Amino acid sequence: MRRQLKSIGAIYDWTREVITCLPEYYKWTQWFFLKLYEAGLAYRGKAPVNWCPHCQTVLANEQVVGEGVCERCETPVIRRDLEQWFFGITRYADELMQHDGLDWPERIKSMQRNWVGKSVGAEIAFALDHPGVEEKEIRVFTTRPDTTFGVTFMVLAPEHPLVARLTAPNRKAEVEEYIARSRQQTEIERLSTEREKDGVFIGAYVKNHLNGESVPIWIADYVLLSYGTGAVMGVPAHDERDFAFAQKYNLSIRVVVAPPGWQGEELEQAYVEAGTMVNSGQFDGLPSEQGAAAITDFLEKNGQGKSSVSYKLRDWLISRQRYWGAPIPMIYCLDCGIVPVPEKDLPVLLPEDAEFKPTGESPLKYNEAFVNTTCPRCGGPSQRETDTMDTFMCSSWYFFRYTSPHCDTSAFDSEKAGHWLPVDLYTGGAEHAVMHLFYARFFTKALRDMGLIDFSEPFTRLFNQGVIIVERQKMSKSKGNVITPDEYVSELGADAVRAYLMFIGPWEQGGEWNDSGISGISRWLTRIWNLVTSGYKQKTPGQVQDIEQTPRALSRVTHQTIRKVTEDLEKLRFNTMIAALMEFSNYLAKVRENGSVDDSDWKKSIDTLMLLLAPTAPHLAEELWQQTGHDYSIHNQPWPKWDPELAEDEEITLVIQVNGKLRDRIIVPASTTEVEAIQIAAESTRVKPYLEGKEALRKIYVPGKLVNIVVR
RNA sequence: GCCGGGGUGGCGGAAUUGGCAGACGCAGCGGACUUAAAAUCCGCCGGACCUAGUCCUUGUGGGUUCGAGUCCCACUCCCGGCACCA
Repeated sequence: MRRQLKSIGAIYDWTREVITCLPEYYKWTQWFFLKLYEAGLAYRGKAPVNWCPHCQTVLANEQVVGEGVCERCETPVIRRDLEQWFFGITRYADELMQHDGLDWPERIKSMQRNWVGKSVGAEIAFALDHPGVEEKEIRVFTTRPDTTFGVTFMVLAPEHPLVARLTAPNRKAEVEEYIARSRQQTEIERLSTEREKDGVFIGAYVKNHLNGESVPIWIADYVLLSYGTGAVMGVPAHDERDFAFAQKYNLSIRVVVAPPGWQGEELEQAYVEAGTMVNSGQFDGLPSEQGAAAITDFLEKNGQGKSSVSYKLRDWLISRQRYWGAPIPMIYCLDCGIVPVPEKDLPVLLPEDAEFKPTGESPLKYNEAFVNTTCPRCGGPSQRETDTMDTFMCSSWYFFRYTSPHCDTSAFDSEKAGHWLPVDLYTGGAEHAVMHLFYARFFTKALRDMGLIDFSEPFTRLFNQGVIIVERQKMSKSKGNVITPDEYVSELGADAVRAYLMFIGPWEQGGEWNDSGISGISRWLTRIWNLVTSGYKQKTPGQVQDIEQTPRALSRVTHQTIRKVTEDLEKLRFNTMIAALMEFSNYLAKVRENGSVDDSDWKKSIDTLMLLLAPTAPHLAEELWQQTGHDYSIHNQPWPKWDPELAEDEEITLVIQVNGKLRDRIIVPASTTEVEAIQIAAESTRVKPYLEGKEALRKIYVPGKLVNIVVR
């Protein structure tokens, strides 16, 4: 990896390299864990978690991709109830949806907003009166409180804690069987929208406060315990899932929001749009948007509900049953409970003699020297946490470490971090949208709230580079490169490879690797070599053929090229930047053939060409720089500046249209006025035939561009 | 289904605010050099026709405008993400 980066001429400050798996780095990763713990942002909790049977470890939600498979090995994940360490990323849900002041691609912002998944609605209580059950209500979350009069059933998640206690004796067998069945299913099966919704009536009821109706309670696995309250109100008339469920089990479907023109007929499908409220008591006649607020207010006054917000985002599960990753610096003491490792005892080192067994538990668990320790609080015998941290934890703060990579008294030097950060321009793949990029934002906000930094966002500008496709496979670090740049570097040189990758298409789009494409770039670099090294000879004025190559024209083209290349470079539009350099070198070749300028003008333009070429073809540019008698190094020279006056066109091509159709092009001085331009247009021999016998209604003039004569 | 991004020659792709569609390169064709080939250099290169020119052409259909690849409406196809989130 390092060798490849160097071979292609990438410039990094290797003195700042950090290696996240070394103790000098992960000591501070562990330190951050302790800080997050102190701040109440790291906690241990039991939850249904994602388990990868192949990697034998738990995964964060963000690391379950596609159809519910492991991000690393693509094995379908299953659910397990385990006690694990979590970070309270949900506390920053609202802030993570905001990207104010960030220059980020729309699609990444949208993926992050989507991942947070904010829904505004209400929590509504349904009265519960069940012998032997303490709870007097079940709360549901809904985005449509306006449809509360349309509730004809309630559905609990199968794992809902009340299910066992509420189930009627005669329903027990069926309910238990259903729960067992849904537990066995993989995430894919359970989440498939294709699947028919099924469920079981548990033989208990709640009461709808609004209309006093008794509502049967069902369980169904399309209701998720982890979202909202784990219970939903069934409104079949106005929700597609509830509609399907009601049809299957013959539950009644009551319209409470009338579609336009509704005459009381039965619905063929759920009506999910807004409408006028009906069958809703005192709320009848209200538009449903207003009805939602009115019902929420009404319930709130009676203590039977409140407005509420739900998120799809879950807390970040960071425990891993893996050897790699920093050990979680926590100790379990029989007397004191969970005790953090004191800062002075960091790092908690990974043992070097761990054994790897496919047990589904951390390899550290079987390493007695690691596990057994003494409690920092009471000194009694105790055991270490044996899980390690998600490696995304290491990458969530490495850019802070870059600002002071060898600091051994703190994770980073706050003053230096304040000076260098936030990162001006961050490039990376879009696949990090809801993983690394998301976690790094969370981490930055948490550090801010701890008072360690005074900014909120790690990366001001984000740019996603595209993927290079070779023989229908992507070139990628984690997937194993199908072809490596190495062979091309040794055959055609690093500069040709770099320039080709830039030229292949827009940087964010990637592109398909094509061998004849790179040979074209290689030919161009050869032409540049010849152009610069093969000398220049001015011809006597009489021999000069072409007026396009005057000294004035040369300086204009040179300065226009500086402008174009500089602007494209800032916008990371390398493909058009190289096109501009090609046009420039093509033009210089013509000047050279004509010999129409003097040596010093020629030399100035050639110097500019080399300087503009330096970021693209650093090796070639350096060599040519030396060959033309300059001092080492071209890469330490100031970037050329363009002079707006010299870049100014003296002549423009005036486009002449009649009724919007192109009829002529005339080269005129840039100083041509509107009156002159219109006159020139009208007198053009190509234009005249189109004006004859016609009445000119309008004459449109666009300065420096065109004249359009509208005739009838 | 929802969100985001796209559809331009044989191919990759250019085209500030609405103002010359196809920059630049690849492939192809013709020519020069050569005994020949490679390399290099020069020219042509969206389509049609009655080829000095005219007409058509930016996924499809409509609209706005003097003028639309660009703006608006509807549709369609492709890519990426999310997806029983109540």
